Formats: sequence, C-alpha cells, structure tokens
Amino acid sequence: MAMDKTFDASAAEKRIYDAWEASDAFKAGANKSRDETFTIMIPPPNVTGVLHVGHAFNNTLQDILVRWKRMQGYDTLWQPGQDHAGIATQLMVEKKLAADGLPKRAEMGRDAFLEKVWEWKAESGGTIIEQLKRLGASCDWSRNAFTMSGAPNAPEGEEGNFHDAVIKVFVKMYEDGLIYRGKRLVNWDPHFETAISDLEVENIEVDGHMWHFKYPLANGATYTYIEKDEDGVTILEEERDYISIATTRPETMLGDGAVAVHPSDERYASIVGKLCEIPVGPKAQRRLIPIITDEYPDKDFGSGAVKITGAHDFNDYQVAKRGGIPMYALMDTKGAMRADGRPYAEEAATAQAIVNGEETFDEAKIAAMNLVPEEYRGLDRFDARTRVIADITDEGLAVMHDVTRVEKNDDGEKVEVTETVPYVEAKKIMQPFGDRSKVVIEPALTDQWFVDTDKIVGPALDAVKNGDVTIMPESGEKVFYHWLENIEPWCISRQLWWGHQIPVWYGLDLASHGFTDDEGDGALDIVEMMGLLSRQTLLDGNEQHHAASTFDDVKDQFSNVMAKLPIPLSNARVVEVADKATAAHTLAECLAQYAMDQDPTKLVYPVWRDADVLDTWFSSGLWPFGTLGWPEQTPELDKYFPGDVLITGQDILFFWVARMMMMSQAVEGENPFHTVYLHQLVRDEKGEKMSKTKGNVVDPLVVVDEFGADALRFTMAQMAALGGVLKLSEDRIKGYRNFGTKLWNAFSFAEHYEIPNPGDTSMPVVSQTLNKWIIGETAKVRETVDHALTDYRFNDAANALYAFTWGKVCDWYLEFSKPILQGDDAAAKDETQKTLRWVLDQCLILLHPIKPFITEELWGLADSRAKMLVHADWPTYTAAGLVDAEADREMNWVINLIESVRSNRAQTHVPAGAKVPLLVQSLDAKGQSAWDNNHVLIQRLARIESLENVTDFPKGCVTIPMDGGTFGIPLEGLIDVPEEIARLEKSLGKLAKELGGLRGRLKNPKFVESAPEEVIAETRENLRLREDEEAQIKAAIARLQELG
RNA sequence: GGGUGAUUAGCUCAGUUGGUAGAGCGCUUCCUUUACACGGAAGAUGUCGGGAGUUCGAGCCUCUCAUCACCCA
Repeated sequence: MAMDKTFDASAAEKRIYDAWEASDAFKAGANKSRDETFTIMIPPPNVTGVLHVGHAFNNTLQDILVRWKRMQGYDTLWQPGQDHAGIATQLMVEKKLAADGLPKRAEMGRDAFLEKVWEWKAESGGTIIEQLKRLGASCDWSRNAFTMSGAPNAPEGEEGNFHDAVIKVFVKMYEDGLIYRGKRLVNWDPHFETAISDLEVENIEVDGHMWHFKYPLANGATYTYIEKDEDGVTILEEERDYISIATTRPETMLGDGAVAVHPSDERYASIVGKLCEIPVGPKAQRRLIPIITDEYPDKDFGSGAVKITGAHDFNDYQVAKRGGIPMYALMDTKGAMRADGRPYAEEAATAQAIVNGEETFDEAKIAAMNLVPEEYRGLDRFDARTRVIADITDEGLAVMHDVTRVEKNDDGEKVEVTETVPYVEAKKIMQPFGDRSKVVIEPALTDQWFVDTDKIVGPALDAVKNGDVTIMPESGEKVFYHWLENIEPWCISRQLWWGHQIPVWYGLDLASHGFTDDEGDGALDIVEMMGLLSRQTLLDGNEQHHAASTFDDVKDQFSNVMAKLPIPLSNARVVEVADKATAAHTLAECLAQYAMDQDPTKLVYPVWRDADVLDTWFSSGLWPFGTLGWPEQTPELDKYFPGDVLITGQDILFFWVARMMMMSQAVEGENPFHTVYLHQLVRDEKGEKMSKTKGNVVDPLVVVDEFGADALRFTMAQMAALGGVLKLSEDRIKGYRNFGTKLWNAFSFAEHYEIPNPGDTSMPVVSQTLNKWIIGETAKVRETVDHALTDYRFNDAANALYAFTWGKVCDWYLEFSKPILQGDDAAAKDETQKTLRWVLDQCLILLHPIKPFITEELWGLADSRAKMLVHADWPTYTAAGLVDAEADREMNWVINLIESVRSNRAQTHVPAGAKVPLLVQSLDAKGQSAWDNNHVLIQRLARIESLENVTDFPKGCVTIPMDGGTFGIPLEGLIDVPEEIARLEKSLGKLAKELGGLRGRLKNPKFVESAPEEVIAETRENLRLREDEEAQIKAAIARLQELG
C-alpha cells in the first residue's frame, strides 16, 4: 500500500490517541524501566475552562518533558485534574439557571443549588480534558483529580479525597495558629457579594473625577491660608473658615472619621487638632471630625488634606488604624448605602459623642452603626455619589473656580462668557475591578478568615534562596522574593456556596452574656436565667468558635467549654442549628422550657456552622499531594511526592506557585517540586494580549483542525525560549506543518526506493563514509536534544531537530544515498538501506515528544514493532562514541565543494540543467581521495561533467578555493565579464573589511599579550585563510580582465 | 510611584563563562531533475534602540537616556 502524499492529521490524530489510551500508554509508571520517578502536576484548569492558547502552550511543554522521560524509562506520572473555580462556576451555573427559567440561587436554597452545580459539572465539566487530548497530552487520565471531590454533597463518581484534604489542612492550620478570624478591610465584590483576594482584582485606569469640597471649621473658626511657590514666595494668602478636601469618591464622606494632613504641612499646622464639619447630611446633625496629622497625605496632591474613611479605602484604613479613628461602614453587601440600624440622628449623635470623648467604642459597636442619613439610605453607591455632590454644591460648599468659554450671543457674535462653577478635575484614576464580575470592587470591613502568611512564608522563601527550588527564568526569583517578603495576610473565606464550607462552628458566648451565678452556689436558679432571657442580648453578643473536621469532633470542644458553666448549663447537649438567629431562638426556648419543667436533660446548646466557603486557591495549594490521595498515605503519595517540575504561567506565580510551596511546607514539610518553569502569556503575532473584544484570539483547536496538533506543538516548542515573549503567528505554524510533510516525504522516499522496513533495527555497523557521517550527526543531535531538554530549552531542542532532519538527513543524506541505492554495490547498498532506516527511526524517536502523532504514524509503517513509539526506548549513544572525525571531515568537504560549485554556477548564470567540466589545480592526496570516494555524489549534485587536472587555469575561469586544492570552472564565453568582475570586487570589499579587523587585532600588542592562546591562533588561521581567499579572488579578477 | 523584562535582518525571534552576528517566515532570481512546489538551488538585507564607560576586544558587563510591555501599588 503506497503512502499517502501527506499526513492526514485530522484523520489520524484521533485514531492514534485512542490507540495510546487503549494500551494504557499514559498510565503512571507505563514503560518504566528504572526506579527514578518523574512527576509533573498539571496546573489544574478551571472546571469551567475551555482550551486557549495559554493552555496549549503550557501543556505542550509538559507533554514534551513527560513523553521524553517516559521513553527514557522513568516511572512517570503526569497528574491531570481541574479546580472547582468557586466564583466562575457559581456564576456560570447561575446564568444557566436564569437562561433555563429556573428559580434563582437564593430561591432554591443551598443544597438544591449545589445539586445543580454538580449536574452542570457532570455534563460540561470535562470539556477541557477532551480538548487537551486533541493536543496529544499524555496525562494519566485514570487519575484525573478535582478539587471538590469527596465533598459532602458530591454525587456518585465524584468520591475522592480532596474535601478531606482541604478540611484536614484547615483544621491543622487552625490548631497551629496559622489561621485566624478577623475584621479587616478586604476587596468586596458587590456583584457576587463575596470577598475576593487582592490577586483577583484588576486595577484599571479609567476616566474619573476629583471633586473639591469645603469642610467648614467648627464654631466658625478661621485661619490664614498661605500658599507658596517653589521658591517660597507667597502666591496666595487668605482667611479661610474651611479646609479644602479633594476626593474621587464623595459618597464615602458620610463615613469620614477624620481629616488628615502631613505633619510638615505648614498650611494647616494652625488648625491641626481642631474639628471640622462633614458638609453633607441633615444640617441639624452635621458630624464634626478631627483634623489630624499622618505621614500618608501627599502635600502636593490635591489640597494636601485627605479625608479619612477607614472602612472604604485601603490607605485610609491604615491611617485610621494608626490614629484610632473609627471606621464607619456605609454600604451593604450589594454596594448600596446601608438601610439598617437606628435613625441617622441617633447614630450621628453617638458618633459625635465618640469624637468628643464622651463615649467609648469598640469594633462591634462601630460596625453596627449606620451613618447614612435617611435620604441616602438604600441608594446604590453611584447614585448616592451623584446626590451627595448635588447636595453639597447646592449648599455652596463645593470649591468653585472660574471658567471662561466662547459662546455666540443672540446676535451671533462670539463673546467670552465667564462662569463660576464647581471645581471638578477630570483625571485618570486607577479603579479596582473584580476580574470575574467586572464591577468596581468596594473595600469593605468584614469578618473573614485569614491565613497568617507571615508565619508560613519562611520555608518557601528559603527553598528558593538556598536553591532547593529553582525558578526559571531567574528573573522569576526576584519577583518571588519581592512578593513573599512583603506578603499580606491571605483572606481565604468567600461568601459563596460552591466550595469547601469552612469547618468552623460558632456558639453564643454564654459567659460573656451574664450567665453568671449570682449566688455563687455553682448552679443557676430560675431567677438568674430568666433575668438573662429578659435582657434579650443574645443576638448582639459575642461568639466563640471551634474548628474540627466533623460536627462530632467540634461537639466535644464546645462541651468542654460548657462544662465550666454553672449547672444546669454545664450539662447542656450540643446541637447543630442553621444560623445564629436560630441558635439564639433555640437557646431561649429551651431555657424557658427548663424554667417550667426543671428537666436538665432537655437543655441544649445550639451551635451553627460558618456558612462561607474557602478560596479555591486554598484547595489548589494542596494540589501536589491532594491529587495523590493525601491525607491517606497512598503508595502514589509515597512514590510521586514531591514532584519534579511545575510548568506554569508567570501570572500565577503568586496565586498558585507560592501557595503550593507554603502549603506543602506547612503540611508535609517538603517542597512540592524542585523546578518551576515560568512562561509568559501567549500573545498574538503583534505581541498584543489576546482578547475577545480585540478579536485577535487564536483558538488552538482551530489551529489543530487546520494544521494538525503536531504543527501547533512544534511551533509552541520553538517559541519556548526561556523568558521570551510568546508571539504566535499562523505563518509559523504553517511552516512547521510543512516540516511534518518533509519528514513524511523522507519516509515516502524510503518507500519509493523500496527500502526494507522490518522495524526496530539496531544501529548498523558501517564502513561507508557517508553512513559513518550520518550516524555521527545523529549522535550529535541526540546529545543536543537531551541537553536542551534537560535545561528546559525547548526551542533549542526543536531547532536542532529541525536542522538535523531537514538540513542534514533530507538535504544531504538522502541525496547522497541515491547513487548507492540505485547502484550495483550490493554490500554498500545493503548497509546504506539499513543505515537509512535506522536514521529515520532515530528522527521519529527524537521528534516524538514534540510531534507525537505523525511520528507514531510513521513508526507504525514498519513490518513489526515491539512497542508503540510512545514507549520506544530513548537512545543513549554519544557523539564521542559515534562521530568519525575523518568521515566528518570528508563529508563536510564534499558538501562544501558542492555548495561552492552551485553557488558559482548560479551567480555566473550557468543554466541550471547544464553539466559543466571541472578543473582542479594541485590537488593533494587527501583531496584526491575525497574526490575519488565521492565524485559520483559531487558530479550528480553539482552537475559536473568531468574532472581534469591542470597546472594553470584558463582565462575566464571561476575558481573555487578548497582545503587541499583549488577547483575551477572554465566559463570562457559563458559569463558576463564586467558583471563577474563587479561581483568579485564586491566580495573583495567585504574581505578587506574583515582583513582590516583581523590584522588590526594581531598588530595590537595588548591583544597578543592578553588574549587566550587559542583565540590568537584562531585569529591567525582566520587571517591566513582570508588572505588566501583574497589572493585567489585577485587572481580571478586578473584573469577576467585579460579576457576583457 | 515601585518592581521585572524587552529593544538584533521586512516580520517573529535565537545568540549559555565578552573573541567580531544566526534561524524560521517573507522577499528576489532560477528550476516542475522520478521523496517532497507544504519542494529544490542560489541570493539580498543588520552603525545588534541612543549615548558614555570597563576591556586588547562589547549584541553580551557597568552607568545613563529613550521607547515599549507586563506585574504590583
């Protein structure tokens, strides 16, 4: 059966992939012939993900390494899987519910919603896996992991250990004091109504405005405001009864706790410590806030005075913390102005009392206060802004300035009109957006769980510093240090449903509620308990919490605390309820019941579980061991952890890499891998980010459809220079598709010449120079490829294979073999046939990690094979063992001569088909033997008719200087003499430049003194050759001139 | 504002202890010679972003400027 003209990738790829899978070719340990393991953990794509070029690139590199190591006989595992992508998945399912006209999430409730998510996952969650298969990814799919596996509500088929792992790690870290709960300013996504980490926030520069408002000083106080220029000359001096504040977010003024100025700012020094009025809200309850000093304000920015709204700005938060300024939260979870709490008049009065020092405050008290005046309550934050601006301006408290513009008056004449208008600067501001929701992120003061990263960052930092973990390229290390050395606490709670629910239960802190024993008799009497109930303080009070893997475990912890309470509470049974309100209600009810029947066995102590879930990256941080069965001590965990290499995008160095390192160290005390290979974002051919809005997105599957997976993979490998920018262009992919066809045609060549293809040939013992040479070249490229892959220089490996296969095997070896294959020397023919098959097999083996499909297909053409190519043995022969210096020299001489003759022919317009005679002068013995051995090849490929020894070249002869003799092509009458002279003179000019440099260096005594011996020798040799060349060209010109 | 990196042929990029620049694609010319036109042969194209310094010698090291990109504020 004749081979097809080209490789039909679309038809073959699926068939080949299925064959690999059917033979379990990718299973952990498949093709193992040694004990060393090689483990790569796939960076888990989102379960909602679809394959993009970034995945394609990333997974191609992983596959190259894995296939290479597997062929080398390592016990290889490429562990696949996906993460559950909390926000993205929840969003997707919510959208689907809406599209299907089903009840909303809140309407259907948590359990029903999660059921829907799992349903969605079963239907669509495997998309990206199928797509990775199309690329040829050789993961052990039987081990596919999922970060939500084993969750309590997981359906059949989703059993697994990940939930256990996550919960266990949380509890351990909680018990070790590495996780804590706190009220902190976090990035709040008002769309998803959840906290998100600062890494999930995109800061984008947008057109914004800066408004300038007057905060009147209390009690009509005034001061002299003096503005000076750079030279200290007064440019403005006026009496003011206000301080001017610039803000981009006027709606947050309602929560201001102070106005801050820089301590060195002379303009405001006289009013520091005084009070000023927030110029918004009902006139009767205008709040007064202090003017304080802090290092934060920039004297040159705005007015130099900054309003401090601790609960709504990260910088202000720090100032407020330093200054003990209350942080009033103004918004609800949706980003609307709060509508809860007491009437504004009462809240404002309390706030004023706090400022006046008449009332104390704590976090909880401040958090409960709502300082939004009634007229703004319930408004969206952006509507509130508009209203606040309008109200302040109406009241005349906006800073005004004059604007002059040209208008046409009633008569149509242009006139200048000057108006005094509010001073509003239009300016670019950096605004935070949720990377999923795309809405403006609101800093919000909320109770969240945090990992105390400061305490676990050390080992990760050390691992890189002491070289246990290498980050490539090296620049990644600097970035890594910089980030880890300035690490912020990691907020791990998310107000979502899709995720691992935090294993913490809360109970009312009865001790702090006055469940005290007035009589000191170790028991509470009815009066004491009823007194407590009547105070109705249960809901406002404090809580205590405990973490445990299960409710049963946590029950004991609560019981232990309860035991310290007076009888009969000490005997109350711990029960789980839905939430705090239910808990308070349940407790009150059972106490009331007890009051009637005095039956202590009916007393219960209700606790409720934290409703929030953990950040997806918390589970992803456990990926290196969670995928291997941890916390079970599985054989896989034992064997494949720690892994070897992590290949991932530079953009998730912090998101994920650092967290895996911290978590592996915190949990297992080991680094999860020894090498991190970071790559950049794949961009379009112009170097721009791919984005849907720009329409420059390259879909890797479309590329695969058009050019085949191998072409895409080879392109990816070829681009993968360490630290390089990745620009993907279709022309390139096309070029490498052509390379596949070239390889295909080399086999078609072998078929055409009817070369036997028994399969699995061993390296032939050869006597032909040609065969010795190509075997040596093969050994060289094998070494180059291994070195390149060892150093993660995928581009070098790809380029070396391209140059070898095309530039050596196809361009020269196959051409050279033709006369032998067609010739009568049976022994030479047999040897060459065997060598040719062997060399082609080596091409397949060495190319297989990069181009798995076409190579497997060609491999399968042999009569028989012991194994599929995916499991073929990777060669270990060396250049030292196989390169024959003499054969090398001779073949290079032949190639050189052929190229020179061709070049001269082409440049002197000898018709391509014409055969020309060749002359040679003073050919030495080596040259003669090289000619004798290879003249058939030379004559065929350079179209030479005959060789004649001459003592002098005739006039009009083009000369070819070679090592061991000078060749000449007599061209009298065939060439354009002036053109040829011009050509030679041009090369003479180039030579002269080179000669000048070489002579200059050698003449310089300092060069001869300080340069290494071999460099000097090389330079001398180079000079000698160039001078030789120059002489020959000059001689050639002279001969041509005689003609003219 | 801080950090990191980039700037080399028309385009996309290599260039590994500093020794005088390479590849692919594209382009020009020629060739349908029985593996391959997704091919073959030949060819042209670079003050290696600007400037300064170290050195016998700098694309590579140092400083500086410019432009661009990305990350973090």
